[in-house]
Amino acid sequence: MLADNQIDTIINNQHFTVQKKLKKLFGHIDPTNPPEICPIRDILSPVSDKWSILIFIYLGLFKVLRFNELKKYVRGISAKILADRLKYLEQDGYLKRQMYAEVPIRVEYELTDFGYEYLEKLFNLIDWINLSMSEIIKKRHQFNSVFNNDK
Amino acid sequence: MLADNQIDTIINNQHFTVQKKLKKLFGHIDPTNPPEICPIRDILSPVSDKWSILIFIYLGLFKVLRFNELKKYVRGISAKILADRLKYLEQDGYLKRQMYAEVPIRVEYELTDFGYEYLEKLFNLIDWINLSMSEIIKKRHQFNSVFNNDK
DNA sequence: CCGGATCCCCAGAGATACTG
DNA sequence: CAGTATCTCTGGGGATCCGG
Repeated sequence: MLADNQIDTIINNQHFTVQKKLKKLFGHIDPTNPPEICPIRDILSPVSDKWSILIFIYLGLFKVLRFNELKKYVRGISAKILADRLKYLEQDGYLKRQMYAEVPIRVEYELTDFGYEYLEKLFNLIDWINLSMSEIIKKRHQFNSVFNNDK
Repeated sequence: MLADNQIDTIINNQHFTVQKKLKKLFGHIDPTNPPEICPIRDILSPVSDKWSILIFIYLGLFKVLRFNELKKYVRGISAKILADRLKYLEQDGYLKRQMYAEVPIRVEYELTDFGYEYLEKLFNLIDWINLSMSEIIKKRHQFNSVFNNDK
């Protein structure tokens, strides 16, 4: 779709340093390798949804949590989705699961070092969202009132 | 659910600086204010899904893109979802939409300064995912082979 | 033709009940 | 207690249509 020299021309015309960093993601653009794994779709996005972020936050805060404690803190999540997310996060190495064969059974979840590393990166987003939130909500209301007046 | 002194005790016991930063998010924990806006669920997560991130990436790279150019680059997205996402991103102030009443009609999308600010934060995740991707995939395969042997 | 909007279907989220 | 099984139903996503 794009020749290397075309890409380089685009990159050279950059107005923002942002664009240089993006070059490594061009693999996604090239339609000749569609079955390839997309870093955003297959690796990042499954752990940046609302439930996963909240799980990271509460595990980061309390260090160790049991299944039902997590279910209580991450308000509104269903047991099925929580189990799914925990299995996924364990699979990709973000957290470890410790089962104690007591009666009643006890299962504890804890972030790995790798999980903490990811949580640190998430803070860049979380901090920024907390700062920008009120401004965003204001814009949202403005946009919607204009939209409704147009009708 | 948690008294202030209990929360402070937890915070004081922190083993990671991560935990201190999380205190500001405790609003989500308190069940006495459920109808409040949750920063993660209502502000961050709608713009950190796979499609939105890819839209940010390609707009950051090309600066200005038309509807069908975006649709081509963000491979696999449907027109409906693209229109939905673009409207949402415009509503919250991440991008601006410019319509030219030509024949055929032309519509261009471009990130705002606010959108670029958010993209900068996203890079912390994107860079890290690109570095960690191969390791994650390896862990994923290990986990699944163990899981299948258990069956 | 371009940029959507509309209609429709099905995967996956979510509620409930149940089990080791 | 920590999940799974089952069912329901929302909303994501494809196909089609339509105004400009």
